[in-house]
Formats: sequence, structure tokens, C-alpha cells
Amino acid sequence: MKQTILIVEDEQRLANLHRDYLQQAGFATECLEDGLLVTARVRESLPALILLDLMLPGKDGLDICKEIRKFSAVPIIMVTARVEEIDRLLGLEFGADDYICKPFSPREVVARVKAVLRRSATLQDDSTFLHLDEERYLATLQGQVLDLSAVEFQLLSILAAKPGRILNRDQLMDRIYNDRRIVCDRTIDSHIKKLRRKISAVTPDIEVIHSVYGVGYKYEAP
Amino acid sequence: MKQTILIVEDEQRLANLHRDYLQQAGFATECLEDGLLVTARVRESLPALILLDLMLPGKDGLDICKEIRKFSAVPIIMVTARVEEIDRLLGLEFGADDYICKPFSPREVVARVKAVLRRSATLQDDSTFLHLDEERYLATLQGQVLDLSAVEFQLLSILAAKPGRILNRDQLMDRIYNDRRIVCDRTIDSHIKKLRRKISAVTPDIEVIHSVYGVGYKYEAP
DNA sequence: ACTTGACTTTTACGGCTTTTTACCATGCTA
DNA sequence: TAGCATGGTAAAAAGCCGTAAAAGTCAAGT
Repeated sequence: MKQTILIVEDEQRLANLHRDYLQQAGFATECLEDGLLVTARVRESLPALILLDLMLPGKDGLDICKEIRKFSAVPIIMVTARVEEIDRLLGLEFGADDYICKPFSPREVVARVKAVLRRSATLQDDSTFLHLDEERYLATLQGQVLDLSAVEFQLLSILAAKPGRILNRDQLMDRIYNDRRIVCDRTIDSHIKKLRRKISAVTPDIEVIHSVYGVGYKYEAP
Repeated sequence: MKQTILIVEDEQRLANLHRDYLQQAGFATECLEDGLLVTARVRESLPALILLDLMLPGKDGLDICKEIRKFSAVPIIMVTARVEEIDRLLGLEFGADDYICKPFSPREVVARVKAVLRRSATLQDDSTFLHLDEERYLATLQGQVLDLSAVEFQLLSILAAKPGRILNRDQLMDRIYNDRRIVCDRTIDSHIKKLRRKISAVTPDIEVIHSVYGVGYKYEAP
């Protein structure tokens, strides 16, 4: 079963070059010439990696990247025309996994693709299990996005920050409501329940939020 | 209290990149540009993890690693420029905890750092006969986990805090129920009994909770 | 301003676990 | 051996959790 690389590149000659080399290297390929349908295609064909040109007709590469990150953690390699771009991009947290600068040799592209795939393979079953982007309130579990409400996200953050450590309901409430609001502690249970439901929609067989009878809750990865 | 990551990297741009991402991820950072002062720094600032470039001016990364291992078990992640290096390194027993190959995405580095830290945290000692982790309500006896209820855990903690010292039932109740609840003192006996049963499931031949006729109970390791 | 819809909090209850109690058997000390 | 302390057991009581549904809150859009 071949892995599919999605090539998003408006310059036809370049796209073909990528395609040929990647196929030669044993990958399946798909091509798009503009940014309009990228997200739709990603959802459909679930590529193993996306090679994304930064300058595209129709839509900016950065926007596409952000959009994809809303629902998927698929590896993305950005292709840019200018070296100076890269430094700028590196500073930004917008979620690409690597950057290639034109002009480049097709061999280099293949090498990078392999490198990124290898990395993401080794990381998959490890720390990438749960990723919490505090700035964006974006939680991903095994590469899939968890659509959490603000309170749910916070709750998960607090628990996941100290895996294994048990927090009681008062501690959790104190951290979530720092305005000293008084809420019934069963409220926590309620949010926990919703969190668990959303999490189990992604990983039905793995429990990550455990209750400790008479004490509280804890987060613990498999 | 943040954990400190010590970055040892001669390429300034790369070091800054690491630093920014790790700080973003909630770590404190320190940087060194060559290998000469690494061991001294490790002794001083006791970092939680070291990110160590293999190729350094002044001293070889491997040597540094070995040197550190003589006095510390701090987690070390080696950074190397070439994939082939890794295979070679993996064969050698020199004590790094993980390897990262250039080029890499800063996100990956953060992920690896977290993964290694998590692993080393869970590997923490099972050398002591009885270990009580108050934070996670986790009691281990000779490396085996005792599945205790909240009260049982407290009871064992109180007794084990003063080995050999005899505590009567009132003292024990006072410490367990600081809300001045009045309970029958036979309740203690009941919990003691359950504790003993769970403990003897792990170490059938060793009695650690002793009753002192007419006085109370004490904990005493073999 | 009103409606609407999404999110949060409260409340109630069944089922389950732990804690407590009661009671009898056994063991210790004088 | 008498008298009290402790151990074992089981059943009652208390407390806790998961769940669902009702009630409240808030902000966006009309």
C-alpha cells in the first residue's frame, strides 16, 4: 500500500517534476493547481503528506496550512521561493513540519519527504498522542482534532499538564475559575463526561481521563 | 516551577530556534556554544534534560555524554547531522536517551523532549521497599503497585512516616479525620485489616503493620 | 432589543464503592 | 481463667460517580 503525497503547486512544470520523482521513489501522488480545493481533497483522500507551495493563485499557502491544522495533523512541507521567507516562517507557529526553498533539486524534495514521514511515524505513537495548542485552543489526539469548548480545553490542559497526578474537584475549579466564582463541584463531573465522550469518539479503546474514587481525576496516557 | 532544558549547540541560529520553541512549550532554557563547560554547568544548574549536538567545537558530543553519565542520570537527547550516524550510535551503549537527526522541525524537538521527560519520570526508582507518592496516591511495595483506597493510603502514610513508632487509634483517627468526625475506633481495625490483606498479597512472608496489644499499631519494615 | 443557539451550571437519581458498624471468635495479659 | 483487646466477617450506612435532563448564561446575528 503506497503512501500518497498531495502536491499543491501552480507551476505545472514543477508539479510534474515533483510527481515524477516521488513516484519513482515509490509514492502515489495527487496534484492540485490552486488552493481552493485543498482542504476538501485532504479530507477525502487522506494523504500521508502535503507538499504545499506558499504562493498560490486563489488562496495563500499559510491560510491553507492553518485551515488544515484545524482538523488534521498531517505532515506539511512548505515550498517557498525566497530564503528570507523561511526565517520569518520558522518564527511563526502555524504548523508546517518542514520548509524547502527554491531552487531545489528534486532529489532533495524526495529526501525531505522521506525524512518528515519517518519523523512523524516515530512520533505518532508517542508524544503526539495528545497535543494541546494553548494559543489556538486546539486539541489534537492521535492527529485528529478534538472540538472542545473553552472549559473542556482548560480542564484537559490542567489534567494533561501533570500526567498521573490526581487533582481534586476544588483544585480543578480553582484553576478554571480564578474569579472565585462558587460553582457546584459536580459541574466538574459534567465537563469530564463531555470530555470523555469527545475523546472516546477518537480513541474508543483508550481511557485517558481516570477517576480516582474519593479523590478526584487524573490524566494518564496509555 | 519550570523544568530547565540545557541546549548545547554551536550554530547560533539553531540554538535560538530551539530556545524559542522550548520556551513556548513552557520550559526554561540555558544555552552553551561549545562542549568545554557542559559538565560544570550540569552540576550547577541541574537541568531536567540536555539537548546535545554531536559535532561541537572543543569536545566531542559522545565524550561529553559519557562524562555526564559518570555522575548524573539526567536525560540526554543527541542531535546529529546525518541519518547514518544514528544507526552507528544506536549500536553503542553510551547512555543517550534519544536521537534527533537534522534537518528537523522545531515542533519535533519539543515533542521528543516531552516524550523523554515523561519516560524518565515514570522510570523513577522502585528500589525502595515501600514508596508512597502522595501526589498520585500511588503506593508501591518492592516495585509492585498496591491498589489502595484513599483512607488506606493515608493510614499507611501516617504509620510509615514514623517507622517503629506506635500510634493509638485516637491519634490515627485525628490525623485521618481532621473534620472532627466521631467514628468508632474499630473502624481503624477494619482499615488495618484491608491494608494487611493488600500488603500480604505482594509480600506474603513479611509483616509490616504490627499491632501492639493495648496500645495501637506501628509500621516496621523488615 | 429580541431571538436563537451554543455552552455552562445545576440538580436529581440509580448504581456502585468505600467506610462504618455490629457481632462473634480468637488471642493476650494478669 | 477472667476480662479485655484484637481479628475476621458480613451487612448496613454513607459517600461518590456517571448520567441525563433542566435551568441558566452569554454572545452573535437579525
